[in-house]
Amino acid sequence: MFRSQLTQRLLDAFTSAQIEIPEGFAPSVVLASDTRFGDYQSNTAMALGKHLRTNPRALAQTIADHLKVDDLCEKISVDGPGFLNFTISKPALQSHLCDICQSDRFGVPTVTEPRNIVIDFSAPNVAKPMHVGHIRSTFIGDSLARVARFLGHHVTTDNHIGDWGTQFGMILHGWKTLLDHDALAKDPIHELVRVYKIINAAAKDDESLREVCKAELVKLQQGDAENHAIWTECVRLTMIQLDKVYDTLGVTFDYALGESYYNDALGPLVDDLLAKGIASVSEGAVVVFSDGSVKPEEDPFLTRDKDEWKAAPCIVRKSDGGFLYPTTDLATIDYRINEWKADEIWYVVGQPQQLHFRHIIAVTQRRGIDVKLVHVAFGSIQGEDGKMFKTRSGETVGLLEVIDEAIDRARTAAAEKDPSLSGDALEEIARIIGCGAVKYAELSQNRMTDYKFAWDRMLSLQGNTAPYLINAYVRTRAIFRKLGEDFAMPAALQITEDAERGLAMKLAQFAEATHDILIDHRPNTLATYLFELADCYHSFYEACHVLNSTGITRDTRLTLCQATSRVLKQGLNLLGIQTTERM
RNA sequence: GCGCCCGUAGCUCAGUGGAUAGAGCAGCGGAUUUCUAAUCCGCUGGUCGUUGGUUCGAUCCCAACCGGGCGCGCCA
Repeated sequence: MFRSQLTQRLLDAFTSAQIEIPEGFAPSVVLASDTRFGDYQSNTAMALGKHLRTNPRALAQTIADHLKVDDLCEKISVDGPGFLNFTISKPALQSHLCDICQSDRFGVPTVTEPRNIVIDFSAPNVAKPMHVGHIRSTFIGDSLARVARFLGHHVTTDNHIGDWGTQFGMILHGWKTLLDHDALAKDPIHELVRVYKIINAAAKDDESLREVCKAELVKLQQGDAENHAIWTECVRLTMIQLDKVYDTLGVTFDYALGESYYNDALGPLVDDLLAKGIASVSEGAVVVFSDGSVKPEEDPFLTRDKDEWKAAPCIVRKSDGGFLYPTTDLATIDYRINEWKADEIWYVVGQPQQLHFRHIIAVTQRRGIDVKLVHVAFGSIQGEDGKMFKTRSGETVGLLEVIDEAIDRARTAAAEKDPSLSGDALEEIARIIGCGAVKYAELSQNRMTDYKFAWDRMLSLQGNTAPYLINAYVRTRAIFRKLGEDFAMPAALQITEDAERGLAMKLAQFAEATHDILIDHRPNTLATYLFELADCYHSFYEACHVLNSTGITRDTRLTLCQATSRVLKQGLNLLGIQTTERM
């Protein structure tokens, strides 16, 4: 990839010019902010000039004099206060274009140090429907897994299902008193949710009902045969429906080890925390307090109240002996390290749980465990009014409803545009475009942005959307259908038109776009790239006729189409979005 | 009260210590006998919440304030 190649040449130039690089200073090359100046630029001279107290412009010139980039650039220049600008040569672009068409890596290098990465995402609850809140975790997690794998990391995906919460007290009681078995057979989750909601609402101001539910929960936890059988059935029924949802979405997991999987590990874990002095007993509960090892304002176990610091402990065992969310998460870390040799664990979980993960990360550190834990947080889902999208009373927008609606709209649109489509072919197109539209609506946003739920925006088939990108792909395929023969890499290429060059340049940046995703765990950077690529392709498509051209021009344009086709398909695939040959 | 996240065009959102802050949608005006019109080109539209500070340079970093969202000992 040009960016890292140029960065390396920059380093070589420093050596050759005998420029001392200060500790912790890394020269960088970035895409040109204004393409009039070139394709890539380096602001290093200005930053370094500050460090070394020298004139940045003169420093830039010195670097430029020592740069050896003839094989990559047709021009380098020093501009303004010390910008170093690079213009990639056409032979270098043409050569990279061949790479994209011929290599199964699309010209994208793998990482130099592959890691064992566990990605924890989606995490729906048993007996509760997946709602829009699960969209981000599921899509972001799936995309990050695809990207990390493509870049050469060893990835294990694990769906940490909520199969052991306190909600089971209510579900068990509801099952025994309110369950409609016919309804359960028809739509299990719907029926389970129905009874859960009724009990939950009733328990709100009914102390004795809460006690009944709690008793059911305790029986379950103590291994009562009847309650355990009901619980097992709830989990089984839920998993069947979840599998259907994931199948439709094209999301897969290597494992789906729910919270219950770690039940036996929780007691010993708490004992260990106590034995090591990390946790202590407080008011009957086992909690982790601050150990004073970091500044109070950075300590997740402290919170300020007026002028004094108050404890914000992490509770790992309740005073009644029950375990909590943090306990399970800690036990899960042990398992992932022991069984999967995890170097890193990424949690794709909403921003509101930030404090929880700060606790988990701090406790893990204090246990002396060497693992990189990353909370890949995302903003909340809000209604059109900007308020939290709550699931309690009123209509919940389920994940399935969103997907079904999207598929319906896509089907209608596709049938209208191409009346010859029907049956399975139409269904397949509708599913790909409908799911793709919903996924892309999520993944094209910065994950930290609070998301305002809006059907129209999500399902719009125009603008910066999956259908637009898929359409660009379809156009590339249409050309090859019309060509009537398989694409064969021509012997020579010659880029001449601006639109050709612009497209080739954008194609070459696929490598950078993919690698950049993992810097901040943000798929939206790839979405932006793909949109720009589709844009370049459409401009090229308008400006440069492919099949009517001849000779080397035609060869070059066909190669551009082939490369675009491959990159769009692969790029969308990394977002979890499929492509279709027609639409 | 304390903490975290956010505040950018009418709406929905990108973006970065650097060169003139960008898209999509909406609005307006053009193109097109198609390699499929889910397309392209152009125009209109901004005090980057406010005020200070650091810097050669701040929308970006720091501080305070305003506004919105979320969280804060036995739910997950």
